[in-house]
Amino acid sequence: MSAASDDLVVLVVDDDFRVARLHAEYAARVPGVRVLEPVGTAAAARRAIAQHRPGLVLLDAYLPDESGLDLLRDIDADVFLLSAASDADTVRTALRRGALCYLIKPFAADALTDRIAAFQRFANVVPADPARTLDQEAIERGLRIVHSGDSPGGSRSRSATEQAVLDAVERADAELSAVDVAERVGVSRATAQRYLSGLAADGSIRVQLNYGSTGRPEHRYLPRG
Amino acid sequence: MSAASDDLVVLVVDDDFRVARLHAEYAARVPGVRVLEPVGTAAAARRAIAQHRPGLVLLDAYLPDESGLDLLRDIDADVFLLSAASDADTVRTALRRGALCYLIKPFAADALTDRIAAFQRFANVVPADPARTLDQEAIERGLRIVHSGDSPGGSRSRSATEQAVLDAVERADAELSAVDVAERVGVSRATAQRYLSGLAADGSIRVQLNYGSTGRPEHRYLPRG
DNA sequence: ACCCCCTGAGCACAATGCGCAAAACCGGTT
DNA sequence: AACCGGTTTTGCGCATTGTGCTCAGGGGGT
Repeated sequence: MSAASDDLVVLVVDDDFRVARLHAEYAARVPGVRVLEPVGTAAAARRAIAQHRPGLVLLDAYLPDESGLDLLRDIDADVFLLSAASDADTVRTALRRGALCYLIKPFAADALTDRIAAFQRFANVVPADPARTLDQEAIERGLRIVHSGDSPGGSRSRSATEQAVLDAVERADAELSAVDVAERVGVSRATAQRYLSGLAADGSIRVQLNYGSTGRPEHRYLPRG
Repeated sequence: MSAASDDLVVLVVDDDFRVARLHAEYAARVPGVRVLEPVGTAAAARRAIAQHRPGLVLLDAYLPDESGLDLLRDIDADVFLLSAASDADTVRTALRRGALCYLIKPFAADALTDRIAAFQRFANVVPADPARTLDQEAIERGLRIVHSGDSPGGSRSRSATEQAVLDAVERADAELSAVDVAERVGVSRATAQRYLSGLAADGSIRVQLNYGSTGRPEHRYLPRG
């Protein structure tokens, strides 16, 4: 794994060049990994993949010229899907189209480095080599390896209620008051407000004050945008 | 799980009609599975998939009119790849194109039935539902379930108590709290909860949070959808 | 005897709803 | 402009309920 010709060649595809650089830098920390210059569009990804034939593509779900999930179907490369999207349908689609791994942005470096290292071990057990014959146990051991690893290193996991409050705000087609959110989630106003103020404080949602009726200004909540 | 509308619809695609029937019969043994009439060509598979929208396709790698691996890329369905081919390159290609499982023919019935049951549990944890939000842990747990639900060649057997807890949830005509389950099974609340949380984690049952009274939200358990 | 697995009891603490006081607003009056 | 009253909303403390964990004990297998 020390000879350059044996390195795992990794390509990062993300239209946000700072994010792309960050992920490229994470990947470069893994021993035996060589990272190509990141690209920001599906078209550039196709060209880079055809030219360099990377062993692994770190693919963003949303690209300016094409859905990353559609590109995923076409490129016939080993892919990790990296996305801020965390709805189950997107995850299912990505997996169905061949993503070996799905990482919710933002994530800590070790979430990605652990996964890449696991992929390297997987590729050792299940190499892309027609001369190698596997039995069922080896295949399943390989799959367990690629999905093994340490606990997810991403951001702090939200509680179910906090996530439900955030979802209610993100899914609304208009700004919501605390009372609105409480009704939608099914919790008390006080609980909704508790979470809303926390989410606003950490920048996950936005607040606007609504004036014009007697009484305190009403806080209205919107997605971060 | 008795309502036909909640069944997992499975399509077998294999040109050897005896093998296809055998695999269809295996699949039909899994509770909650409805098996379509098998088809023997890629063209027929495309038609059947467009018409019936199966939840799972059991796909042979070699079809008379097209490579099963090429069809795999096109059909955008959840697929198990079943093949006599055991070279590592074919395995890698299948996984890269989205096969959730690779079974080397011939295989025993329980190799397939266990995998299908694991898929059902996976689909409970990662449903194809845009309204559901997942965290990284849930995604990875889902992947572990589908790839390594049980050890090869046989089910991990449930203890009597675990089975009794699962039965209590499945038989109830309404969602149950841990206290309810404890009473029905005749174990302590802590024991019931221990098993309930394990069953929920492995996708065998669903949890909903019940709000409205002071104190922590109450976990309510339902059968898998 | 030793080990492993399972169970229940007890406890710490997480998370919720309720009730209330205070903050903040608007409109009217002086 | 300043003040007041009425109203609405926010934010906090507290009591309560539920979850998850630890530990001791029991039973079964080797």
